[in-house]
Amino acid sequence: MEYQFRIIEKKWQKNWEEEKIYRVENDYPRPKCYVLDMFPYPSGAGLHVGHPLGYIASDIYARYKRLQGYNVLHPMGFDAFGLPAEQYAIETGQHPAVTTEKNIASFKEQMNNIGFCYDWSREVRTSDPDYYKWTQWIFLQLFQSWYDRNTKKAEPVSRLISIFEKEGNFSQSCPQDESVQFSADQWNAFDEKTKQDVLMNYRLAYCGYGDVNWCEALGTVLANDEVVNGVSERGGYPVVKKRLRQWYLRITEYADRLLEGLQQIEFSEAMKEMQSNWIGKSVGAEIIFPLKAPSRPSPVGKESQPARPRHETAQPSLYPLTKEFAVQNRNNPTHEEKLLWEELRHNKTGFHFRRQHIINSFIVDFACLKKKLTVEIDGGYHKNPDQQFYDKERTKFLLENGYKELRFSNEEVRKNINKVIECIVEELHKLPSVEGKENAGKAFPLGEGLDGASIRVFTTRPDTIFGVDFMVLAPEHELVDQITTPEQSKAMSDYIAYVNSRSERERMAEKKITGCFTGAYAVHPFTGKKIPIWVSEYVLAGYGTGAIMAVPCGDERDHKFARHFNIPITNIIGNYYNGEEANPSKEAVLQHSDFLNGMRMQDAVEVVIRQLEENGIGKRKVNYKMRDAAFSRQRYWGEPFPIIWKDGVAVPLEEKELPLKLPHVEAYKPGPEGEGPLANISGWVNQFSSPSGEGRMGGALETNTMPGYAGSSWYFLRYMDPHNDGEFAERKATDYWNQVDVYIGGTEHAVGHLLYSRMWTKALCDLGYIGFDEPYKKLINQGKITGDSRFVYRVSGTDQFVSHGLKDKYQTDELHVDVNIVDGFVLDTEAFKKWKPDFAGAAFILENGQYICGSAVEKMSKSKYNVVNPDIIVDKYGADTFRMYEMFLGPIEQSKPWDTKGIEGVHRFLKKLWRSFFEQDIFLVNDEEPAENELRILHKTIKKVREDTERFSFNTAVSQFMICVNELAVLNCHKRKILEPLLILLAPYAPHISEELWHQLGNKTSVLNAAFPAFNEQYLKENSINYPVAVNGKTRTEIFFSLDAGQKDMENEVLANETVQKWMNGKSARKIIIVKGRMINVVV
RNA sequence: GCCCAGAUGGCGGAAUUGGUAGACGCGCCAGACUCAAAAUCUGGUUUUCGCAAGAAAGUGCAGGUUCGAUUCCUGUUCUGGGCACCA
Repeated sequence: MEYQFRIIEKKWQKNWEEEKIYRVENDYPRPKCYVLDMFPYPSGAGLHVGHPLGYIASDIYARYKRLQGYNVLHPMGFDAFGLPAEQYAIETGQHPAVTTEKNIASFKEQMNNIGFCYDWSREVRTSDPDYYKWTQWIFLQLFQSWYDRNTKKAEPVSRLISIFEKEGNFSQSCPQDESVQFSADQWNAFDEKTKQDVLMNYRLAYCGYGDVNWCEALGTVLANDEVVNGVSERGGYPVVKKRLRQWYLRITEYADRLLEGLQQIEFSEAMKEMQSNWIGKSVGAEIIFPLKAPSRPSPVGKESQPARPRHETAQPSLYPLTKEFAVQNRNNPTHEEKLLWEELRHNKTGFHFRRQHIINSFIVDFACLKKKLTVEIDGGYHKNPDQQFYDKERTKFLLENGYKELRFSNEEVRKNINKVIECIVEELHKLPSVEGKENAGKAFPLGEGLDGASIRVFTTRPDTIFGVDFMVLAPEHELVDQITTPEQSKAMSDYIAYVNSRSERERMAEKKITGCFTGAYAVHPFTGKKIPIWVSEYVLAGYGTGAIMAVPCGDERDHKFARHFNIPITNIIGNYYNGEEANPSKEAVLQHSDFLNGMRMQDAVEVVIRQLEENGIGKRKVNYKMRDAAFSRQRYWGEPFPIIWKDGVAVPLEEKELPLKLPHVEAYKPGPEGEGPLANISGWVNQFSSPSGEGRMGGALETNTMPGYAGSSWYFLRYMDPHNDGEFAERKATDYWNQVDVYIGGTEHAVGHLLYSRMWTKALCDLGYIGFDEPYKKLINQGKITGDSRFVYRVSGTDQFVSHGLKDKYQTDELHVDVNIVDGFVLDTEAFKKWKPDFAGAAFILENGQYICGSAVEKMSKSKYNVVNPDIIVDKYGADTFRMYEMFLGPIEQSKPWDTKGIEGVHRFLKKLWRSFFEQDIFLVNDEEPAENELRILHKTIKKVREDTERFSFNTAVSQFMICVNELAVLNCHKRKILEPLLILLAPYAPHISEELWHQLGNKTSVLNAAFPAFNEQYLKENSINYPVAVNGKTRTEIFFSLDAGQKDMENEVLANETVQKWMNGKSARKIIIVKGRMINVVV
């Protein structure tokens, strides 16, 4: 009987399906094992031979664990939302739902062809409403939660509200902006909108503003992928940054836990390192550099300087929030405030006063801006400790920024208001007026000419503070507009325009030094030195504070910048700086560094931080490179947000209203302001706006959709209980299946999916929905299989193609040719002529009668004509051969090129295995007792295959199978007691042939349910070892020694050996190294 | 630019903890079977020198540590992945 793999494989695939052999039950008493592949995106191109690499590996592992007696969950599903389907829809008009469905069907067919043991009854698709109902539900949990920094976990927002009601936010600093502070009374006085705005700053899923790549010509937002060199990939149209309302996940709150969690999970060191680098925790200091007022006032309202309200003293980012507080305070003055205001208003004192005025993020009771005087009335609630803290912070800020603060008690105001006024007027006369503006009272701290503004920088090297030679702001920094002098404004606007045309990636990768001087200066906080302020693209707005203090002698980029723009460099590290390049050493002893002189840099860090804090000009600070995750896309094909916007407040849908289904659309054009296509479907957007939609009347649905990683962040949980319509997964099921034991996928997900998924798991755990806070216990990274492309060389301007070896004699164009019509390197010239109509008339210049192609290893892709379809391989050699060959190619985590030719070897191995059972039609297997050497071969194989499978070294396991079958063939062994266990070993790798032969042996149950054979050490015992003997490290001979030979005896025998003596060349041995069981080395 | 990984025969790779470099397979060469081919089987195959026995060199490159380095350290080159809207 021949090895008829086609018949065998089809037969068993059908049988397994009918027997539902892959059906997995939530079988609580049995030990479990959860083996998962990273979610595939069902692309239209179908699977190529590179895709199944990881799937085969996980399949083998899952089957292996099953043989070991585990209840193995090994599911598969599809990450079915995504950009490509929508892009395809835009191009062809086919609805993404239709193409996605089609793609999934062909993926599944291809997968089934390879014989994976998926339980398809557990399949999930992110685009299925039954699935995304729970994605939306989890989103709402994140929306309804905040991160308590004290308990270090997510908590429901309802608890936050009760904290605010009792004690304000002093124990729960605002993650969005730490300067936002309010007392319980203030909170309770807020109107609903204000409260919601405040809460938004705490929510784990929140709405903010962010830049997108906006392409006016295409009228759409582009992915980074679609932007090349600042223009759109399609059409080459200009792309600019556009600020849009966006959802975010507050993953930064989890930064520390994401770092700590890395210690408990088995990811490769490289992977952990990538994640911690991405999180980028650094400890240093935040330092305030005050701005120096320019010598001349700048004109107002010039085109280059968008006019800002001149009276603005508030920090703009906080203004909307603080304004609400201020207005409420104004509307509800205390009795004493009222009294005093009557005396101060309408310039009664001769000075202009404002009440409940905002300065930075603080509200003062009364302020005379021209004199920088503020007046506080100490109200009753100021006894509240939180309010006292707020007052203290305010006083500190005002003092640092040149204000004079007067404080009066309520009693003083009530008893003798005239004395209070006298006191104020007296102080006003003493204070200098703020000069320079036509109305100084209206021209205050923001913008040039305005003292009091400052630049905050974060630095990990506060010890280099005296080496600061300039400051650099990110082009997006809010101060850039305001501080740029009129002389520089043209240059600056040109520079900003240039930067706007560039992607963040380009900016980071740029070697060329670019920048623009603002014309403004900062003041060194210790020396008072004037420091020029520059703007450059190498400083990114999102990192730290978007501003840096540049220390050229210690930082290479700063150094290059200083050199390029001829900025004088201060050397604070003596000989450590050679004048040619920066030295980032921490070892140097500081010079020209004031109070740090003579100190080692690493010791100086602490000293500086303490000094900064003492002087109130800086503080110790932990900074993270990681930013909050942008969680919305202006696209159609994704999960809709279960959010209604009503009067600027985000109102969540109720659980019973989920899923909020994606409407059917015919067109995919973006909304008028760049919103997602959903914005155009007013019927959908306003579906909750009907008169019956009480309370939310007039509200409109969010029109963004969720990004690709929404559905993939939690899918591993859904597999545990995929049909549950009452919850995302039953707690009993998630407790049982628990963490994914082995997760297999590519490193390209290192910092995206894997981090988001870890965060979601932590949040769900914090909120009590699941019992573990790391999703993946062990991660295996699979490499890629690259394509091996072939080229032909067309003589330019002709129909002649010249063979690779002769191409240098001609002027040629290199063209990709389909690898399927090339045998090795030899082109099938007839097939080539038929391949494309263009080549029908091709003529060939051959070498040695053949056309030899050129080659290159590149990514496997349709456009390179180097794609090899697994279906063709499976058809030609069978699924078992294909599976084993993919594994045999090399280590799972390495990338390697595909070479179809090599598959013959694996195929021959399976045929050889078959021949151990059959010769022609004769069944050879007998029931003889195996000999010792046969048992040794078997047990060596059991040991090796078990160990290799467990450490995911599948290539060496396949080798061992080959060695085993080769050795058994030499011994002409056809014994059931050897072959039967061997089939069980092989079943995870080549399930079909194993099952067939297993049944040929007379078994009635499936080999998939057999028990993995036990390994018996006894068969491998050796009593002597052939030691390699080296002289001076070079192996010269081999000598047998029994395992229990004594050291002395061995030495004597080695020295007596003829070959050893020859190489010792008459010299005496200085040392004899004997490593038991390994080797012997004689040193002369 | 920054972060991570990799580099071993003609090719894919092995050497699991610092201990005989090249297992296993492809390809190639020779042979057997055959009218022939396919399939199968046997032997050989890192390079250089040598009829051979054997010798020398050799794991991207340059150094270092060690009795001994593919393995550890320093530097360097090239290739691949990631860099926040491809998934």
